Amino acid sequence: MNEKNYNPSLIEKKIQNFWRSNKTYKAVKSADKEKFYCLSMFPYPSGNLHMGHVRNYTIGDVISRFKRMQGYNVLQPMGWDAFGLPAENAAIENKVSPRKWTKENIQNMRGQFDTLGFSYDWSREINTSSPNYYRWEQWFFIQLFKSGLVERKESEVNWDPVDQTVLANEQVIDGKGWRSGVEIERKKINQYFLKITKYAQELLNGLDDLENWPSQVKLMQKNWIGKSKGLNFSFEIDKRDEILEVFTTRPDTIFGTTYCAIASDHPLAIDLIEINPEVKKFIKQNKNKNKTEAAIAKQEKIGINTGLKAIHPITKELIPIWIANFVLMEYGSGAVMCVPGHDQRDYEFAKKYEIPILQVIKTKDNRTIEKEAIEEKGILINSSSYNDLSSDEAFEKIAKDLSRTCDAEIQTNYRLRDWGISRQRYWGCPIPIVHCDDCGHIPVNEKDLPIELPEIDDITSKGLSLKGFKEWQKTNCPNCSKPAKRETDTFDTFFESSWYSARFASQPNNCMLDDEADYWLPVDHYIGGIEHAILHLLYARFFNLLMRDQKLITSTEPFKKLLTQGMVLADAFYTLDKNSNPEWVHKDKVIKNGEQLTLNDGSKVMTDGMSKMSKSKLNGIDSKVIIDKYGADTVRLYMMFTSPPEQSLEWSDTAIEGSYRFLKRIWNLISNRSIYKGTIPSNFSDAELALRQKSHKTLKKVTHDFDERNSFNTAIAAVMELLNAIPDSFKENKATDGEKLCLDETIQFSLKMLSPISPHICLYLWKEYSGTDGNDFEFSWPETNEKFLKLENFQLIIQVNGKVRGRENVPIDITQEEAQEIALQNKNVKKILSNSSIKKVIYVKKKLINFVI
RNA sequence: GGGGAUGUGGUGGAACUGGUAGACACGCUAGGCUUAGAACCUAGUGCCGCAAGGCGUGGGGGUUCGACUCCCUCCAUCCCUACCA
Repeated sequence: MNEKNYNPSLIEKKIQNFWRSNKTYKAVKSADKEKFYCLSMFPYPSGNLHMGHVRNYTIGDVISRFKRMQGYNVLQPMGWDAFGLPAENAAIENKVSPRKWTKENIQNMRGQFDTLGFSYDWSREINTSSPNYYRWEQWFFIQLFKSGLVERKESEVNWDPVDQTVLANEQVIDGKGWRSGVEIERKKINQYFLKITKYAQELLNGLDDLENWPSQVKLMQKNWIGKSKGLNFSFEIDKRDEILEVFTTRPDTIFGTTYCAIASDHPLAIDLIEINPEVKKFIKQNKNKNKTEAAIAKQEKIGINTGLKAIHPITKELIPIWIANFVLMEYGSGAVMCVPGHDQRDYEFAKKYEIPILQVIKTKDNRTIEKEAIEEKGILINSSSYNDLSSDEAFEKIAKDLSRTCDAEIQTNYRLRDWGISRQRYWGCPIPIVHCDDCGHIPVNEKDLPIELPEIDDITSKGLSLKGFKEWQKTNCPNCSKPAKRETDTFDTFFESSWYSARFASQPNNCMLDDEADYWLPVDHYIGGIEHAILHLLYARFFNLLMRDQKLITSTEPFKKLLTQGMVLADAFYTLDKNSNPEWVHKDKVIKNGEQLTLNDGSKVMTDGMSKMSKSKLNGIDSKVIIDKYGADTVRLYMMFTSPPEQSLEWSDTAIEGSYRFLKRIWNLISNRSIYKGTIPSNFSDAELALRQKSHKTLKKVTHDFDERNSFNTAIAAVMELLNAIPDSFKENKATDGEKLCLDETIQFSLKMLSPISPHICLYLWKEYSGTDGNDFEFSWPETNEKFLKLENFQLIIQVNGKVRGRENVPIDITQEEAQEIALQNKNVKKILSNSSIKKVIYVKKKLINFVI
């Protein structure tokens, strides 16, 4: 069965069949092995695995395989985040049902997974769009509902008046619907919210225990939760009964308040619509503006003076109340006190509308507020009796004083808002609520679960929603049995991905999770894109706490160790359609005429630059073509070799040949040899010893790189270096026993070390080379022998004023005096030092000596 | 705008704790093999310079005997910004 030339497609198929028939990767609870649960974020089944997927899943597979070799009982499952918007878009474009489209994509992608040789336990496969999965999500929602963790309230959505549908933020381009091209409207509708803010403090505290999470991810989550201490108080309004409630983190600057700003949908603003035509115009103009945080931050800050005056709680001065487009009703109380002297956004607004700017804080460097606001804390000035207090002292004193006069209260605030989980979509998990005229909003009876999605019958060019399924909506109230209507919203798809990691660890028939979950959980190593650093990872952590509090699991955090891989970026191109909306085009359709990019019909193509591979931007590089050409082992090797996992990677396939060449070299070295069965010599020559040292040193480094650093590129480089270091004579037939033994050790180590990365070729060669069935190969890792790691000499670097002027090979245990003597003998060093006196000598053991002159 | 990251030869990257910058590859150049090509093998390859030597890790400044690494500042690129997943 020995093939002469390296033929990846042939050997990969053979090895994959071997795995399949042996059920090598089925995960079973075990008492005598330590468990290791390795999970890569499951994909949205968009149709094809692109190189971003390949990178993500290869990292997870390398870690799984390495841990399995180290003797752990490894669980590595895979599944499909199958609900979501792209299926609906495909449905509208191609008149195909989302279910069918998703199913076909899954089949296609599962095939691609198999070609890549990932060691998944497919018996645990999850498809989130299957009722078997989402019925437990519905069940869990009902438990949360009964625990008071669900709230129903009004909230705004993007409404497309032409397509009569709610649009996602990414479907709104420059304030217009992506298909209709008309201005979208902001519409308030009732939606469900999960009270994640109740867990804000615990989610924040939990970050401290996540030792093996990247610190930047923890920092991002911390900033997102955004705990702050501030003062909540109210302004009285001149000539009106109402009060204006505000929250500020800087009560020390209260004497600098020269205006207040409210949201355009603040009750006070709405009151003025009838009275003040200017206000009415302003509110109307701003009503349908994009309300994403980024859009608000970028738009020009504009406002209008309402004519109303707030009464400053201390000075009793009258200060104007403005309506401003940067204040949102959905955050806090929808009103803020503005201190232009000490807040840059307020400063710019004040300059624009010629509102007075006061300085009430003095800094050490005595800056003025002539050019910009002073945002840091300092000493109070122009603040009557509070002058000369520090910001912190003034905070306490002002809070205390205001608590007597205007209900001020020191408050801890979180930036984190409750999680809106309602989506006005078809392709999602139905929210199990029934609306009854008499009883209100009642959760479905548990025995009636799952509430299945109806089959789609008519696909129109508009958005899809359960609102169209009139028959499906008809039901009876779970409470009073009278005719009632089903909720037509579905869950945010983050709902599904918030608990799939627990479901993988458990395979019950009639409940959400069983005892096996606590055996595998928490996930020991979680791998996924950095783009999920906040939302998905925060929601999953939140869900873990909810499941703990519902006594379904015992752990507090779902993911012990996290690796956030950088994105695989590729050029994205687009043209403009008749509505001047961007329409993405695939790179293969773009023709380059010098600097000009066009399609073959001559229409102009623009570039969006490097951006993450995605279905919507059509810039995903399909993995299939490359696997067909080089085989899975080469593709896996290349993806791991070309850059460290955390870094983003601009796709280019020009260097993949090198990885292919390397595997061919290994093939040529090993495929015509067999394991060394001779005697073990008692002495080794210097060259033999050098190779043994290199082998053991490499093994140590690679083990460390895999285990501690997840630095696969350097591990591969080390193995390449090791193989380059084999003297040619060792490979010849006439080689001595010692040489053959050393070569054998190098080969065995190398196959083991590369096996997690390129598993097919390594296992195949091992079976041939060892003459065994290979069953044990993937379950053991070689050990380093410290004897071969000891060094006898090292290269002493000789510096003069920090510049390298010479090198000498010296014994490892040399003293500083001896080192200095040798260094001073060095010709070049001698020459440089000849006319100067040495002021200082710095000696770093086993490294260098530096003469300062 | 805010939050988070990244920036090193022609290219991907290495340098793990402040101590030899450019490991390992790609590409390129020359040579070998070959009828020719592919594949493969050998040697060279940061920049300037004939050389001695100098310069060099996005730009500018600083700390240090010594800085890719620490500090300040500016620039560029990428991700997230609550309904893409």
